[in-house]
Parts: sequence; structure tokens; C-alpha cells
Amino acid sequence: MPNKRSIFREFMARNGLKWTKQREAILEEFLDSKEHLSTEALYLAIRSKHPHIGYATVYRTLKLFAESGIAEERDFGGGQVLYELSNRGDHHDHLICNGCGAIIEFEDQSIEKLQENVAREHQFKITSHRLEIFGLCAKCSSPKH
Amino acid sequence: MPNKRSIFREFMARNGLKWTKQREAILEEFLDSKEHLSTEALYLAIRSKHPHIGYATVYRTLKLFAESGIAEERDFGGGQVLYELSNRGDHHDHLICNGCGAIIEFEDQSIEKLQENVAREHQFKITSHRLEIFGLCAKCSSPKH
DNA sequence: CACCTTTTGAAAATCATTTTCATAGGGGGT
DNA sequence: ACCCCCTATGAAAATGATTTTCAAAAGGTG
Ligand SMILES: [Mn+2]
Ligand SMILES: [Mn+2]
Ligand SMILES: [Zn+2]
Ligand SMILES: [Zn+2]
Repeated sequence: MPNKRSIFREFMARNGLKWTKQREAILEEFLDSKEHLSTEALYLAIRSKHPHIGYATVYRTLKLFAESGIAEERDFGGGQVLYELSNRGDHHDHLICNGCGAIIEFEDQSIEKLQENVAREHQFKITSHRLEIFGLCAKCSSPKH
Repeated sequence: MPNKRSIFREFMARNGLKWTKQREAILEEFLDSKEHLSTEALYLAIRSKHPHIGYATVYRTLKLFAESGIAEERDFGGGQVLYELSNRGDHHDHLICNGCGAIIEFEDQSIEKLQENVAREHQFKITSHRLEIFGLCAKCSSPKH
């Protein structure tokens, strides 16, 4: 079970890319992070420990994470792209609260199957998909504040 | 069965907004259009008949179409927002070809139901959702050519 | 260490979309 | 039709996330 650190380092080596302090710092901060975060959020988190790291480098490095497969890019329409760690190969979709911004993950094999049926009916070859449900989470839709 | 023209005009009146040549021209061109089109595409289409209409006005008017309910905004991640007429009042989702850009619409009540179940399990109140399946259409995935 | 390539940070550039602002145009009331 | 008060318009400038440029600063391989 290769961990994300080694997957990423192998990706770098395989592509003739270099292992730098910046990339290491960004990787560590990203691995520590929870949930879905924007480049800006990660940049700000890193800045406290590494004030010298530039914004562009964070952008570039997150793209590398996505290319290497250890991270996934998400665009929930909030104006900024979000990144999350790719968890053990499993695909999942999202419930997104318009009230507090909470993002709830879910997996539903029945839905996935039906999507494949739809694609098959159209002789369409799926490479990826996204299902996003917007609304209000339990907290935000409860009457008592 | 109020048509889109009257729905939009009523929306305008109700909100104290004015009926202008520009809005009429943009509406007519939009009603004539097929499928999912960008502001730019609509602007270019209109420009031949109405060279005086500005880009900003097209942006503003498409937003009004969406607000009034006669159009829907879609962001398939292509860098530009697309608009389509809200047809048949029914919700639908999309298959998007990465090869030729074709957009295929589909409706699947079973998937919708399962989405509601997922939301219910999380005590989540749905206001909207989107399901987009990316890949290759029949034409683009066929071996010949 | 040398050398060649990739990286980096800061600033400038992109690009879709939005906003500004001065002028023009609806439209209800008279 | 005339006023008057908004709202709308177009051109240009502004925005804001992301990307690119470029000269200087490392990787890393032998
Ligand atoms: Mn997720
Ligand atoms: Mn559609
Ligand atoms: Zn919430
Ligand atoms: Zn195609």
C-alpha cells in the first residue's frame, strides 16, 4: 500500500521533476488538511510556517498533485477550484450546503450503475462524472437556528 | 400555456424593468437558438443583425432570462457559462463529449429518486442538483475515423 | 564540482464576467 | 404629447481566479 508521499515522489521521478523544499512543505500541509480546500486556503495555511513560498508555486504544486493522482480537483461553482486527497481509489459525490458551505460526501453504487446504463443507451464511453446536490444541510434547515 | 416571451415580459413588468429593443432582439435570437450556448456565441449571432448591441447587454440580458425562469445557466467547466432554454419544465442532466463537444441530454427518474434518498439519509434539503457525465460520444469513440 | 534542466517568486498577463459612468431611452402620470 | 424619474445601454475599465513570463536559484546526475 504505497502512501501518497511515495506515490507523488515516484510520479516526480518518473517525469524528471525535482523534489524541492517548497513541494515538500506544500505536500505535508496538504496531507494534514481535511476536506476540500482552495489554493488560497492552502497558501494561507502554509504561509505561517513558510512565508517565503509563493502563490504561484502553490497553484503549480496542487496541479501536480492532481496529475499524480494523489489529489482531485473539484469545481463546485464557488469561484475557486477546490482540492481534496484522493481516498483509496473510491469515487464519491457531494451534497453541498448553500447555508454554511458544508460539503457532505456520499457513495451510492445504485446511482453509479444507473449512470452506466444511461451511458450505454447512448453508446457513450464514460471517463468521469460528477453529481452534486445543492441545498441545506440538517443544521441549516432546522427551524431552531 | 404562457410562452417564454410572455413569461419574460411579465417578469420584467413585475420587477419594474423596461422593455427595450435590445432585450427584444436578444430574446428573439435566444429563442431561435438551439442547445447550449455561451454569451459570446449569442453575442456573435446577434451582432450580424444588430451591430450596435453591446457585449455587456447580452451578459446582463441572459442573466435576466435565467432569473425569470425562461433559461438555465450551466457550467460544464469549459471556461464559459452556457445558457439553454428551460424546456418542457422538466429537469434533465447531461452527457458531455470531450471529443467533439456534443452535449446529450437525458432524464432518469430512478436516478432522481435515489438522489432524494441520499439527501433524506443526510437530512439534507435539496434545492438543485447537477449530474454530468464526461467521456466520448458514439461518434467519437467509434474506431473508424 | 560542473552542467544542464527544472523551479521559484514576483510581477505581468489572461480571460470570462462584472462594474462604472455618462448618456439615452422607457413609461406612468399629467 | 410633455415631464420626470428611473432604468438601460455601450464602451471602457475593473475584477478576480488562474496562468504565464522571466531572471535568478536550486535539484540531481555523473
Ligand atoms: Mn469529496
Ligand atoms: Mn440541457
Ligand atoms: Zn449547512
Ligand atoms: Zn463526440
